[in-house]
Amino acid sequence: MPAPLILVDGSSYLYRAFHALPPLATRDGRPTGAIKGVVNMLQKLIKTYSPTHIAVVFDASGPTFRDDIYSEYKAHRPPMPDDLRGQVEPLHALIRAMGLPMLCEPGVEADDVIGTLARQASRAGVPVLISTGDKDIAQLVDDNVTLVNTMTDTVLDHDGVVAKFGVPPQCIIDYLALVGDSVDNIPGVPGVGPKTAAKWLQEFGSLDALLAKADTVKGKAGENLRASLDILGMARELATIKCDVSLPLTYNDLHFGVPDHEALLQLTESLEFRTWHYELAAQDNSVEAAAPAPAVEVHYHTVFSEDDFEVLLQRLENATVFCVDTETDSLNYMQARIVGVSFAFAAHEAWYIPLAHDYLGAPDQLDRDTVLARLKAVLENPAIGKIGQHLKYDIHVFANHGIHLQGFAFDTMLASYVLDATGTRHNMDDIAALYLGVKTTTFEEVAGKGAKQLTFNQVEVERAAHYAAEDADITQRLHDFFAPRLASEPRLESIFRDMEMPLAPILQKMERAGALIDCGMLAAQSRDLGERILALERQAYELAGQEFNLGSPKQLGQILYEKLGIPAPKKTASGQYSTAEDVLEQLDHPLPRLLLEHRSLSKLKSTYTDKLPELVNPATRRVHTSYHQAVAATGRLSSSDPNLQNIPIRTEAGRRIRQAFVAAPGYRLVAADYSQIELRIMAHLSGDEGLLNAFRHGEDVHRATAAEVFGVSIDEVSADQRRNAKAINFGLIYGMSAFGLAKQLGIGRGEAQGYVEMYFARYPGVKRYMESTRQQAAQNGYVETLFGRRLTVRDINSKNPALRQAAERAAINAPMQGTAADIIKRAMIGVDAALAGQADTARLILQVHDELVLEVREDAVAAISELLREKMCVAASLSVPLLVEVGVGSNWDEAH
DNA sequence: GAGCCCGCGTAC
DNA sequence: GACGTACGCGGGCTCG
Repeated sequence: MPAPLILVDGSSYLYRAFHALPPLATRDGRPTGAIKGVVNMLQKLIKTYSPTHIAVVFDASGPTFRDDIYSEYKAHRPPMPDDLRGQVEPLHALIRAMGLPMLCEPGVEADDVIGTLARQASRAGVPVLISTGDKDIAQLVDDNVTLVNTMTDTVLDHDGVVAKFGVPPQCIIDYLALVGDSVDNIPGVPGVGPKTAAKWLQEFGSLDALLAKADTVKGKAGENLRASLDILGMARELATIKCDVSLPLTYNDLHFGVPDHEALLQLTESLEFRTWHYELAAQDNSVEAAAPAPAVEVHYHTVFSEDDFEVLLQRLENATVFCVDTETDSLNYMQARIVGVSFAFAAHEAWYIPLAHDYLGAPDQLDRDTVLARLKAVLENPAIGKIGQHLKYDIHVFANHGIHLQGFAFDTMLASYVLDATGTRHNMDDIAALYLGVKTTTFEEVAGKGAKQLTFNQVEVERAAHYAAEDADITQRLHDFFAPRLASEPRLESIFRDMEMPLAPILQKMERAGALIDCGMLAAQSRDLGERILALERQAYELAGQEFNLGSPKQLGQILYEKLGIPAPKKTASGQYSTAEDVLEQLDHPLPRLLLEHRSLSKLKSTYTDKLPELVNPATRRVHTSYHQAVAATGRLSSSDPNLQNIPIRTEAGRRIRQAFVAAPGYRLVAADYSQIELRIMAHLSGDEGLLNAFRHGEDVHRATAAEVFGVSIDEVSADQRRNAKAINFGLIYGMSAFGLAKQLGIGRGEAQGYVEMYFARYPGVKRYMESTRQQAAQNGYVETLFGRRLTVRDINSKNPALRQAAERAAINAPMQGTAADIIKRAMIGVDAALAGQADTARLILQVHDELVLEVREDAVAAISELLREKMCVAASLSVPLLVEVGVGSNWDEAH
């Protein structure tokens, strides 16, 4: 059962707390008792239900639509006491600071807002818990909606309502109309109280049925009923909660937000809620944080002397864990040299050892090699834990100085990513601002930007020291913030501890190993491509009757659709003529053909054959990509500088680029990829029998799908049918619509719709799975991978259909893509462990989402291929086998 | 000239 | 609007 949406009637509790609780005030006499009461109640609710979605609703001041219906509505209610009025604003501020969405809609009452939100959520299948002390709300109770009175700890579901009122929820409006409400000044039928109202409704079923037979009702009560006919309609209208209020927020906006730590500290101090204040202060180990941020006292030390260094070293040696950060002269991890090192042991204190600031007039510093030699033992001691932000980079940097960092304890970047991959970027400045409310000194602020940007060795030691020490300090504080949050989420903790943390040093080794490139081969290809491109340009100018830039979509659009007068099939999102591949393919003219050829060749030349050699490290003759572990929304890795995860493979010209990825002499490349891993995951997650069987029997899954969808036997499936089925299978993984499928296959929308329907009829488990995924995303705001990685899905309940549908597609894709990412990460950890100490025999070189590439000494190829297959196969045990295809070659193309 | 967005295209 | 996740190119615009 998903966590329910919690709707709180703040006004109801505010009044009750005000009247029920002893008055409480600050030393200077501001009353705070009602605030305290409401907040205690909210905290209790949150603790009990751990909601992901919640809203606190208040009555707005001023008249409501009920005053229009009945001028005497609530006429006898006294104005809000001044002692209560003064508590409203601080309470609102506190609720906002707690991260709770709040609503206060003029013209309606809190009940109406609650009713509207409850119906919205209930319709979406989300359970709703309404926390109120107001009995009128009982009319909203249904299978999905329950009431709770948090003050008295009583829960009212359907049966509870019957037990309490003697009538079911759907009769509550009639019940209220009959009984009336003296507080709201609603009349009701004189002499009719709860007992009579319930008895009548039990007997007749509804107020309408009762009135139809009003004549038969005996006694004084019957007389009064007949005399009240005219007011009953109005009373019923007044008692009816309006469930279609137009609201600025919908269910999707009601995420339990991130508390504003600073604001909470300030408010709790001002309201003199001492216990809570100290708890907050202790949470980030910073009682001082209660003061405005700049006043936080920090102690940053710069280490210039041997003596100071010895003291620090001693402390490092005696520590079980510490924070470390390096400052360097380059972002290129293969070239970066250390400029200084910083350390921290606890929040708010840190040390910086400047080692290589070399601008004119720089102060004397300790000798870099001497200091690093003294630090080597402690840095390489696996028993002493290292905390860092993006430690993979620091591992590289230390490696450049012959130090092999060990004791990889906690990477704050990875913690941030695992806890919420998409809520923020995971660089230190951003996560410190978001989670600590701390504005850090940026690199730009100390080094400048643009052409004038200094490298860190040119930055004045004093500025550098503060910046660098702060990095270690903030990393420490981020650790203190993230560690307990991970500890309270065991599945996320496991993703962090058992998957992301162990993977980082493996990626570091892969990056450092690099991929050997045959630059001569690429240069020859560049020349060849250049000639072909030039020839195509000449032909294009001839056809167009003028010279123009073939690479400019803008100029291209003008030539095609204006000068040549070809009718434009469509425009892009920004109103330009589209010259995208699928558009050009439709055009009936010789020029577009040339353009497509030109584009494909230019792409290869500019992105690959020209660029790859520029990124080859001359010392190693290899490209050393960067794998990014905290970027993709689904848990995949990404790669840049160069991106080695989109090297061409489909076309012949593209494959030639892969031929330039070669093995060292005496070595071979071994490439192993998972066959159909995402479809297998879909089979596993959906439990669809048809799909499971296709994989269990080792069938060609696209062929099997074609047989089902087109109603032929496996042997009769034509090439075309298989191609279509393949498009359907891939489309499903991406949450594709019939429209998209039609476009992909170049068929009519109706025909595509037919395929989709037939698919779902044949594979009903898949359909169920997709629906339940969509629903899960809508309810929780996230979906999960098989291993418990949490993938948040934004906009899933957006009112904007385009946004919402895009979010639904992402939600459907995420568990499959994410589970595949988890599986290959587990495989990499298994492979790495199996290859421990054999770096000269075999090393991981590349990961391309479902493929691992290793460079393997020739004599070990057979053994390593088997080891690789085995480790990849056992990385997950699904209800279908994982199939791994292994290839060997002297280059990457051959290894496929 | 730097920085950014757009359109497009490559991979899985 | 219509197929998910990435990175990166060249063109072309804005800004200083």
